[in-house]
Amino acid sequence: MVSAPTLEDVAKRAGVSTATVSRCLNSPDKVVAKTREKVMKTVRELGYAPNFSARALAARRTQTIGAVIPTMENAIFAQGLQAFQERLGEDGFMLLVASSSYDRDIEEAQIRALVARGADGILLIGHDRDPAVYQFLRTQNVPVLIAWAYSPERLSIGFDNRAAMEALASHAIELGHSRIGVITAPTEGNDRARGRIEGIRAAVSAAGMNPEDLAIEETEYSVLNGADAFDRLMVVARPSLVICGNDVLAAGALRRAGERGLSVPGEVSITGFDDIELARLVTPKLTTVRVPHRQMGEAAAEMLIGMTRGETPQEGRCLPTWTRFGGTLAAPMVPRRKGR
Amino acid sequence: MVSAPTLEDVAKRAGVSTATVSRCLNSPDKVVAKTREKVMKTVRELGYAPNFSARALAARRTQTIGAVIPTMENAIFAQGLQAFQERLGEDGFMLLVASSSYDRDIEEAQIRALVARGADGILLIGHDRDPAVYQFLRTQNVPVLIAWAYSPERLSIGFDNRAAMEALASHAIELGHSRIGVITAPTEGNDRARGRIEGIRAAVSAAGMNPEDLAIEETEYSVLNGADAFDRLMVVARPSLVICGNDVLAAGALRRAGERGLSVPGEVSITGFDDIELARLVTPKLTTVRVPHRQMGEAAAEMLIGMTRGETPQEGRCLPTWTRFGGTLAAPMVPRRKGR
DNA sequence: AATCCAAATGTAAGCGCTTACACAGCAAAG
DNA sequence: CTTTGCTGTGTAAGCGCTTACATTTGGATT
Repeated sequence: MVSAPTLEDVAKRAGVSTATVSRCLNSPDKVVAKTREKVMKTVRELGYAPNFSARALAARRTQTIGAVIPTMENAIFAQGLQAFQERLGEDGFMLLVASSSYDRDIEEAQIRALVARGADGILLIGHDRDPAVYQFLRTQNVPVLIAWAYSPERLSIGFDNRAAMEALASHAIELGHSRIGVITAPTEGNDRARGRIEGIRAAVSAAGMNPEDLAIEETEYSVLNGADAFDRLMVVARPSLVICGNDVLAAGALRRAGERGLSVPGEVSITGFDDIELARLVTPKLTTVRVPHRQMGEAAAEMLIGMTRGETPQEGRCLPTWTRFGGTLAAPMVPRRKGR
Repeated sequence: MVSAPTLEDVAKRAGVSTATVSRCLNSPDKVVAKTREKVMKTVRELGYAPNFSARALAARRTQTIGAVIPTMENAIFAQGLQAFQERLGEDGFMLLVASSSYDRDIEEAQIRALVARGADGILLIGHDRDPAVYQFLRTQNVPVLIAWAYSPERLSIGFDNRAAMEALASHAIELGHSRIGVITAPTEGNDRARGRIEGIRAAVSAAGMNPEDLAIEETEYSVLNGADAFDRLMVVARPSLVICGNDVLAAGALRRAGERGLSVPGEVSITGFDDIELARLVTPKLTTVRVPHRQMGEAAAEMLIGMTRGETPQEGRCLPTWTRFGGTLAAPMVPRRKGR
């Protein structure tokens, strides 16, 4: 195999210096049109493609953005990440993905690996992590953007989990629910999950009820876990409304309710969060919170690209969310009457 | 910001040459224990982390594997890709992901981009693509592995889409179905989708029926498209069985059947393929084909890692699949007096 | 025509690492 | 006490590119 042509090969053949060829490729406006055309022609003839490792070493830029997400298997991340990646591609960046499996130590290791590889920027999910990690990132001087959760305290793009959930919960309470159960993803190290619970608490308090009366079940992300948590909730609290921290847990709860012969929303209302495709496929459709994942992914890519160019870290962005009404939420049955 | 320590810094501080430090890091057995310990201690003290770009340039190895998948949004790829990535990480490789949106030209561009970046190996989905691409990859001498579809003709790991679908279809035919409709993903450039259809045809022929009688609707991957295709199918063919090329299309068909007041599996049976989480969440659960995604992802990673080490491209692997019975498939109703 | 000054191009010094090759040190063999 | 043959280390030449700085070029100005 003949090894790939190098910059020098192009330079020799075109009768210019390597610097000129490099300039043609990187800042064409610094080269006069005639020369540029001659060079580009040679580039084409030779089928020259720059060696990114060499370019990265010399320019101290890898044209690579890293992202550490909990897992690609979670549909919540897939859509946003896809949009993120597409947008990066438009500007010639590639995406290096790593996953943490929701484990802080693994996440930290992955972040370090990404930095070692010279990622020009890093996308992280949520704010909750060891301050030392932020410190490390700062001393390494690598741009970081937090996504999937907005917070005014740190450059981030996402939505207000707390407010979104509060809106949903308030609405449900107005319908008359007072015995409320909650199924949430593990809250430790997950500010998004915590924010959602805070939103519920706020809504409950605002309605003059006691947040301490909420029955809360914490369990890991999976349909089966959602179903089992639903069972436990029905035993300990018999809520008329089960608010779930995400659609997958809600789908599990909904399924288990059906298996137990409980009509939804007749005997028990169930709500989700995220509005993934699944939400519209279960019967009845889930009442959930719609989140602009694609928009977030794209905006995140744009911000990060800007940051790699040294643009001043602009303000973060808090994207709007909406409650999306399916058929799993209704007013609670009135005990003595034949509610409908 | 103090710039990161280099190999030379470590060498000076430890009183050895850069070559020795490099050897400590890359092939510790070539360095005597005493020296090695001294060096590693210094590495720790300085918090030294190698610069991957420089390493890649000098060693002509990036420790990076690239993958081009149609889209991360499709749950079918998410799980396998996650497993792939995890396994790569165990061996110090990172994953560069690109997506093609099911477009051949985009895919080709992404493959070239991955090669330009010096990916040590590349994972591709399915076999269907311009021979020139394979030619290019061969001349570039970069290891390639095809996944999600096994074929004896090219190094690949996956399953036998044709056989799996044939098994499912045969079973359905044995139940008594003879008016069969098919909803498939676009077959052009997608050997997996074509293989599945071939499987159905084979089963139909084997039962003494005419494959030409199959009503086939081709549509892009989405719930809504599945639903609409279902409508068209019911108008043109009124099948008693609708075989769908994947679970998402099946979920759409199932939902539309419900909306049209058609009982499943009473009036019409529906089957899927892939057995994604969704399959167990719709009501009734989907009868579908179970595929070992995680296992495939892991095995793919192992094969590719071996190939980057120059190991001879072993044989590919065809993983087993199983039909998974849900409640959407049953014997057809015995025709009543009147239809409509 | 002589002078000046941008703009265009060339020169060459790295970027941080790997690795072929040279060399030193030392035990066993002669 | 040499020689031989290892093994462990050091030397230094790249890997292919970018870019600061030097040099040339060619108009515009005088």
